[in-house]
Amino acid sequence: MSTAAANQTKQQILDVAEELFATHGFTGTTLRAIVGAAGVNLAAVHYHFGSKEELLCAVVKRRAQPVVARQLQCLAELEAVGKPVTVEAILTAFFEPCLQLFYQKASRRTIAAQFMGRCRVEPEPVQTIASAEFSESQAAFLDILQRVLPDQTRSQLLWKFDLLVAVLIRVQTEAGKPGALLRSSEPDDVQQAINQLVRFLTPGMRA
Amino acid sequence: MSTAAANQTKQQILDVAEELFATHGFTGTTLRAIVGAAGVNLAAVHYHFGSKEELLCAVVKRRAQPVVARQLQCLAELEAVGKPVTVEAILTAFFEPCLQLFYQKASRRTIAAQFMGRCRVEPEPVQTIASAEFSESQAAFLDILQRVLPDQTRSQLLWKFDLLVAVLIRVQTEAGKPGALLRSSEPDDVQQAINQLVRFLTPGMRA
DNA sequence: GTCTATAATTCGATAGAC
DNA sequence: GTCTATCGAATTATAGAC
Repeated sequence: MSTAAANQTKQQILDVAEELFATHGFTGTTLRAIVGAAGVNLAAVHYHFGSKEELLCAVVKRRAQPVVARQLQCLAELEAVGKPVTVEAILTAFFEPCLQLFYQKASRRTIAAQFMGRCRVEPEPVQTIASAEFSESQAAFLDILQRVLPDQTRSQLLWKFDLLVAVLIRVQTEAGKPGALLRSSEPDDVQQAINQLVRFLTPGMRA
Repeated sequence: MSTAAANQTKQQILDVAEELFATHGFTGTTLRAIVGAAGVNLAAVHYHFGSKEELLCAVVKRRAQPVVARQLQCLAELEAVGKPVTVEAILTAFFEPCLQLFYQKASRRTIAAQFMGRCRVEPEPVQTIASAEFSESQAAFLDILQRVLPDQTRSQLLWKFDLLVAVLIRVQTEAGKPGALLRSSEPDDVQQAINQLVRFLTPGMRA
């Protein structure tokens, strides 16, 4: 069937795969570990997704696409209001969708953050699959940064934006761990972490 | 024998393992790929190192120990001169040994940087093995930061230092790639990259 | 110390019954 | 769609000759 039970199997696989990929990486996670924890059959993975790599693609897209959509929406709203755009507002538009993860159940937000961070530090082929999902967002942020900071060269903005990505990745992968900046996924805690990140990074972006 | 030929075999294994671990990660690298590229026998790895994980330990220690030693030496020199210690000087003492990698042949510096960055974003058991090597350095930098920035709380300095680590990791793993901050391993280029990092991060550390 | 050969598992993927 | 059974290849590690 293409309904209830099948969708539940698919969802179970996606959820468990996300958690194990986040914890052990792509090559460190076996399909047998996934189906064992998900309580489904090994053959179900190949039936629903085709291969281990295509399963990874599905997990990546499920998380990345809503995040990128919200980033672009935030940028659009920023330009719509007419007031001059600040560096703080750009940085907030960059971090907030990645750390708030609105569409997730609260219990999965930390795992989702850890997975998205891990995606971007994994060796090939994960790196390329994830980068493709974020290329549109990256181009949009570089564009608006160039407009707000016209005195800086393109290559300067390139490596500065890359350091924003570096910080984001670290906050995501360390999320939930003791001593981390992002200890819980409660909206208030997330908002406070974002404020601290923006205050930490804004002066350097302007310098 | 315990001399020339054996040491060359050991060295070859360490060099190739470092490069493949850096590129494909720990679980993504097979001993067969290492011995194939190194031109040595599979059994030689187990003879010289005991296991795949112990080989990893050897590669990590070989790179980390001189770096940490030089970081601690830089900090000691900083305190010895008597003049008040600046945030800029602390950050330079943190980045410079990690990016300069003096003791390496120029041709290996980029690979060494990529490996050290990868160590700190890999899943277990790599993460723990690498963290242990840097714990002494981390404690020393947190101490001096606390003394120079006495108005900031311990937990504030903890996550701020963690963001320095985040930036370092990114610069290391992206080293040599087009558009990266650290494109070559020439001492002058490295020094310029360090200066830019310090200027980018110092205001946020003080804020 | 270096080698061949192989043990003992484990992996991703598939065929075919139901 | 879900299952069992299995293929073929790859993995780390070791035993033992030289």
